[in-house]
Amino acid sequence: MSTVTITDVAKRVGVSVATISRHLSGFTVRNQEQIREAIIELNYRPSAAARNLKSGRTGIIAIVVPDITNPFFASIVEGAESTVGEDRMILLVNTGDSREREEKALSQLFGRVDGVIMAPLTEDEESPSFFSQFGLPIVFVDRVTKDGEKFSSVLTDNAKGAQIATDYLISHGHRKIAMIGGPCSTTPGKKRADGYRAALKKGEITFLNEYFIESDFSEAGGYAAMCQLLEIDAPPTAVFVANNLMTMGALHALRDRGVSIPREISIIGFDDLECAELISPPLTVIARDARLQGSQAMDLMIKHLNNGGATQPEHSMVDVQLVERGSCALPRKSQKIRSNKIDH
Amino acid sequence: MSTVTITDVAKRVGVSVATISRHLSGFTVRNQEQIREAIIELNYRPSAAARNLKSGRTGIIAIVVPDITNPFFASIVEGAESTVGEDRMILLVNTGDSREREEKALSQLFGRVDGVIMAPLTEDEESPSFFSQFGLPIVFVDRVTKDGEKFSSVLTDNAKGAQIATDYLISHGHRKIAMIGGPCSTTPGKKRADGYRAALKKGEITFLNEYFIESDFSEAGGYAAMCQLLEIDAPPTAVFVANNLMTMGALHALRDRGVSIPREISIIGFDDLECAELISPPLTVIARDARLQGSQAMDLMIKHLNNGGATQPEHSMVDVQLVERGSCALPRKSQKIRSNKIDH
DNA sequence: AGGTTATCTGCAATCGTTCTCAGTAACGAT
DNA sequence: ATCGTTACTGAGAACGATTGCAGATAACCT
Repeated sequence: MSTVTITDVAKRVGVSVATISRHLSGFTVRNQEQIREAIIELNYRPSAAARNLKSGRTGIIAIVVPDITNPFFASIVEGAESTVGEDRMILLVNTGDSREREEKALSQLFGRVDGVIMAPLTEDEESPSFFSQFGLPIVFVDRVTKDGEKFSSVLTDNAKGAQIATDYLISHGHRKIAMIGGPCSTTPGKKRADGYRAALKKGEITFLNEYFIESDFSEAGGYAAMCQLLEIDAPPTAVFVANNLMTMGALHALRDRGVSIPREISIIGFDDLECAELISPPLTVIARDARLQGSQAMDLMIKHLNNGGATQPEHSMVDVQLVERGSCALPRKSQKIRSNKIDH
Repeated sequence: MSTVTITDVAKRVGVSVATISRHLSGFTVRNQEQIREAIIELNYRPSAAARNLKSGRTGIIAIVVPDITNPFFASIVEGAESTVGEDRMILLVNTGDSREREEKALSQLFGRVDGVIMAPLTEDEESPSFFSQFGLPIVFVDRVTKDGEKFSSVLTDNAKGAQIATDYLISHGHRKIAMIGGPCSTTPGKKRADGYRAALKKGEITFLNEYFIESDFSEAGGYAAMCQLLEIDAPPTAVFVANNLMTMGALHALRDRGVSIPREISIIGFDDLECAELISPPLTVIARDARLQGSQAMDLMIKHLNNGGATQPEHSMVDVQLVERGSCALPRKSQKIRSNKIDH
């Protein structure tokens, strides 16, 4: 309860509050030493609230993510945290994949934070009006909203990643290549589907509706999608799964059904997993540096903030990379084709 | 820049600011409808800073964890997030296993948050003085400091979990049971070591120094520890690894050395892994509900806050559970013993 | 010595709320 | 008609810091 204010310190030293304030902001004042001592003795801490009110700045940057238990977003947060610096802190909002929560949280953010780093749930809608309306700085990370180009962003080259993944399967001789995708209302969902389609086209493989399942980036969704693919009459020989959680789900499904990887089906995932090397077979994936994305987003935000918000939107793109392990092989069917060159 | 204040609203409607303020806090006032309209038209949002200054409350609860990329802590955060309610938010601090960062962050927290939920880095020291000094409410989760009983806490029955794990190995016939532990300066590190020792004693197995490695809860640490164990003249036939990250490291080490699980060595981990079922063999672990721990911690905090801080410290204990999968088997040596009953 | 800087000082206004206090109007009871 | 009660009102003082302003002091130059 001992709420020591700047006035108490001033009284103790015998100077005005202004002097204490100036000392605190780095000016040289007369009784430096005594002030320092008094602050320590009284255990004085400046009131953040009062400072905020006066300065209009809070020293807090919000990070809004759909799901903090997703290692990818956890790494983004960690990267941002590592770059935030000493005089600012991070406010975390976990929207739990709920538009409603996202909206509500966002509206609470105004006045509490200096800026928002955000992976929006959907790009279908315009950016929440308060961003433009109140001039609350925002940096999009991993995903953007429809009018996203108006704000800074740090994205992955999703289309390229998906294309590399699909090309990789094609180069192994696969023709029946399915994709378990994310919601096409999100940036990564859409772009990865685009990349998959582009690769198919380049490989002169026709896109089949039943080989493309739009799921929801969740483990349960990946499980269900894989089950669905296995029930098709002519099941795919290879599957590109568009994120880590769905990949886990798909692997669980295959395991439960006793389908052998990569003998019966090849799998390539998007986003590396901590345990990708440990599972059997080790999982081949498209990887990218999530930590870097978070860090870059924070850099952009800080730059913007330190510039007094006068900067132009900047768009940064993080590269993707194929990590070959053991979950892709030649298709079973095409092996058959080689052994008896009769059937189609 | 349109910084609309309560005064603007008051002017617009033609009443005093007090009336607007009262309307905002739920009282019935005269021109309800006009006020509502004015607020929407002007797009007025109350200034959080001013409210904080006046009320002394911020509506923000801090969560301080060592490493957000550790799925266990991510789940704790998620659990807390899910319970925080609509009128409060979470401020995340990731200390990155650095005492210095922890200390610095903590000192910045005062005045910015109403309370702190925290997994401290070490229990060697007293709780940071400002907790008691300023009366900033705190709830410890997973770990406590030396004087932790003075504050509410949500812990796991670490000793019991470790004992179950070790018992389990003993019941499989293992006698050469090693442990890769966490820092004994932390609650979980110490308690799990205690449980291991207790189980050994009960099984009448003498504790060997070379079978107990005090590591650091990191993947790299687990890797190194496992390597060290493998180089012992009489290497253990089973290892209890005291957390998820170290387990990953240990598994990587075994994989790199080509040691087969569970044929050559049995492994049991503490804390479940999302991919525990997918790795080969599926990993047997001691599991607990991290989300629940976070949720309970938040409950305790909110209860405390809503009570005006008048509550007694409460201590809650979350149960552990053995999840049998496939990483433990009979020891190799003892199989040999059975086949030729000669040696030792 | 007198004038000019340079440096530091305290006063007081300010940020946007909340909250106490005194006051007013309406209404029913006496 | 007076009183008490209820239900609301506005003025103005906080909350704890920052900052423009004018004044004070010391240092320096001619």
